[in-house]
Amino acid sequence: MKHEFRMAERPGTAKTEKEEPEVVEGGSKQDDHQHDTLKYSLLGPSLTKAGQDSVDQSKVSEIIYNASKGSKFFNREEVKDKILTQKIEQILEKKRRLEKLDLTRELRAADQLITQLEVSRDLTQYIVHVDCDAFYAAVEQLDRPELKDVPFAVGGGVLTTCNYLARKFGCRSGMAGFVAKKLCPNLLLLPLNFDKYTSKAQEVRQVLAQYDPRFESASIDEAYLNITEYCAEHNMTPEDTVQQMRNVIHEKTKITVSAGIAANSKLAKICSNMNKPNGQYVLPNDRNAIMNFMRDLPTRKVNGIGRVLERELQEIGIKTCGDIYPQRQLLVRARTYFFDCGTTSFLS
DNA sequence: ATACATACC
DNA sequence: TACTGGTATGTAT
Repeated sequence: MKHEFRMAERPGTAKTEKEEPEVVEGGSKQDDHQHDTLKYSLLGPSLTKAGQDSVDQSKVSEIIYNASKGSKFFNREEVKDKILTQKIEQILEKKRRLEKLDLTRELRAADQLITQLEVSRDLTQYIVHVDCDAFYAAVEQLDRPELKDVPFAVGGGVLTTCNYLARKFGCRSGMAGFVAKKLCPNLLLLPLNFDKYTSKAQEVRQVLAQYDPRFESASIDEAYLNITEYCAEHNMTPEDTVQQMRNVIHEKTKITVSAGIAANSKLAKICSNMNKPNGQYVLPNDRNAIMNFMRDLPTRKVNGIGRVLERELQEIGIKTCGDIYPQRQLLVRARTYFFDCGTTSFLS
């Protein structure tokens, strides 16, 4: 299970209170909360990526915190975290204010929006999101097979990616090289060879084109395909089609890829992460199945929801996508600050 | 119109 | 010692 690390579950409150018994205005608890949110933030943007399931994230965050304390980067993160904490206080205040009002109109508006979405729901297409596994690392390993058993990463000051052995130590893309070395002292750091990755990506794309000539590359190692036609023409299920495609990619390029299959690209993107590495996941084109899937899905898994939005949502009681529904009357007109539509415009 | 923040790889 | 660099998007002023 991912997301095992929870800020509130971290011990340490008592300790800080002992060290700072003189703190006024009840600050020490809040300071601890700040440390916790900061440490969580320091885990980085790729926290929910594959390969971290068995890693104790609170230990990792402790090491990252101590390794980077005092650095320019750290100080910037600390400031950002404080600003976000203030922003959240405003959000909570607005929420409390709005909850005292009659929000029948907003509830109806939200339900109307949902109805519109239901009407436009299209379950006729099979969309695939393909994602190469630890792409740069995999390409490097083709040239140096002996790397199979050593934890290594690709990148200079910052890891662009690392193999799954390194991930077991808590290493991740986006992490500073020296921090990664603290987590995994034997980590081997390789320089980037962009040309190699580009030409290998071309090989993968040649296979993809066989299944959907109009596929779209989302990055060097990611693509979206619509395999509806292919499945119909070959009388194959989406699952078999993608399994076959992944086999062919492996045969021709020696690269393993993961895939998600669903009714639209946003869902497919979420699904490609479910069985990483070298796996695939089918979300049936069935309303019930999709609803059940989304209900318990942590918001952070949705593309576009990162560290900041995840925390803002969590603080107003939304951890999973299913948590949104009971608060839809509050969220319906939300823009950045979820409740940042003045009371006046609400009542007019 | 411009600057800044967030997010993605 | 030391925390990418490029693009896209949305928000704030």
